[in-house]
Amino acid sequence: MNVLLVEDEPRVADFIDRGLRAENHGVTVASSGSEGVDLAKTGEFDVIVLDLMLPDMHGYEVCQKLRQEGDHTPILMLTAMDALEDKIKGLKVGADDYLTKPFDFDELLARIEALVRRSHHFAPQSHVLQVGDLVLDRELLEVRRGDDPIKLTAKELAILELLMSAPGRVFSRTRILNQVWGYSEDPLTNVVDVYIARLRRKIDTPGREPLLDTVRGHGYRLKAAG
Amino acid sequence: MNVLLVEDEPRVADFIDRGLRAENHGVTVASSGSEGVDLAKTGEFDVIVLDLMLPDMHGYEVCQKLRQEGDHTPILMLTAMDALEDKIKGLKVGADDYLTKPFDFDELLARIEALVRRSHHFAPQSHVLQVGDLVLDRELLEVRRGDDPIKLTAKELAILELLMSAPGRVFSRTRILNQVWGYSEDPLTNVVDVYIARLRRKIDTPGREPLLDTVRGHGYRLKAAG
DNA sequence: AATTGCCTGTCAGTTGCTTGTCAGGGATAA
DNA sequence: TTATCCCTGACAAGCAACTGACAGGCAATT
Repeated sequence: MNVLLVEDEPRVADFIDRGLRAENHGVTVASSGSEGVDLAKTGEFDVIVLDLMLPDMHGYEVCQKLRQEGDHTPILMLTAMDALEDKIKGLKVGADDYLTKPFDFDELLARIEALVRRSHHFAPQSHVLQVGDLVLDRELLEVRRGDDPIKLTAKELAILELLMSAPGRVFSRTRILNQVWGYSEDPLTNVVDVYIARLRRKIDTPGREPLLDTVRGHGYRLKAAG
Repeated sequence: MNVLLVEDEPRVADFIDRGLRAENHGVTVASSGSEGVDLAKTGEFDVIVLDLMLPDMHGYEVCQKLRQEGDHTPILMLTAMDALEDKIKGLKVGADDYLTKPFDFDELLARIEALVRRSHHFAPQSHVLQVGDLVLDRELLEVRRGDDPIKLTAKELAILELLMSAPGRVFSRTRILNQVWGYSEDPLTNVVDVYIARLRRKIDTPGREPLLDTVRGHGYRLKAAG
């Protein structure tokens, strides 16, 4: 995931930057409002984390400007104050969520991911996912590779659904544990590895082109088309 | 079932989203009225859950717009106030039901399902259902597999009718209890299992291709054609 | 009233699958 | 080489589903 962080305080920026990178997210930092607006225009971000107190302009303005220009990238506001009016005003000018400093990094992460997940829902979501000749029908709870039906257990299906939701993207073990098992911290287990192996045995049967890819040191992904 | 959720408050949206997905419903979220109208036009939703307080326009307008355009998808309104006038006005502009915040998720689910069930009754419905060589005549209350007539009890028939109403779709025990027994919550019984077994004994007699399928962890379904 | 037959729902024993842990061996990067 | 990181076969515990047996209830019949 690609995050634009608009924050002028180096300490805070650095803290968030590191944390997000550790989760395999791409981060770009802008240290002023105008820089933030310019970068946002490139349209390559999945989410914008926006501090309200900026040197050149107020966060509200950044927010407003982007929305006026038709940019619907989800925005998470960071406010140092916890005055209700700020939050309300922020939401009015087009922010999607807010977080009050000081905040817990895990909460920031959770909100960011929730925002992105939600924004992806905007695209009316087909109940059929497809990667190469691998097809997952969420409604019928059915998986096929080419014409061959594949029987998966509940956990296997959940993992595959997660991977297929963003083909080509790398999912860390932590992330998978998070989404499929609901664990918020790493319980020092290798279940994910085990389940990936089981999925491989069912999906990447010998003779087929392997789809389930290991990215050493980072996690797993499904090969994107091509 | 496919639900369009028009709700701008992220927390509420997320709450409902998760809950419905847990019930295997497809959910698409719109966070503004205009977005909701656009998505509704795709016509792929069974029901619309509509918050009244939206950033760009009032829920009434959304409702009115859709009805004027001839869209009859059932609409469930969510209102933060419990003023009677709001409800009345909502129903006047074409909503089918309302629910006052804060609400119980189970109640929301029940209403949604009730709405959909009702709207499906309007769709002209054949009195003969067929899956493979299995035929159910609702008028004559007769069931045949190929040329062999099958005698079913009332409950067996009700379950079979439910399953045949959407071949290939998975019905959870809870859903079956709901539709056939009218239970609104799980009374910790295994009647459904028992009746499925009885149905199997009558329908999937040895030598025939089994039609009644168990999806472990989810429920039961009739094999779709093919 | 009593009898009979069927429908219905509960229960408990069994079976088979799913799940998560672990340890040993392979693969890969430095 | 060495240190990680990853893969995978084996296994035990726990569950979910299946099914035969049974008891109560209802309705038709005697």
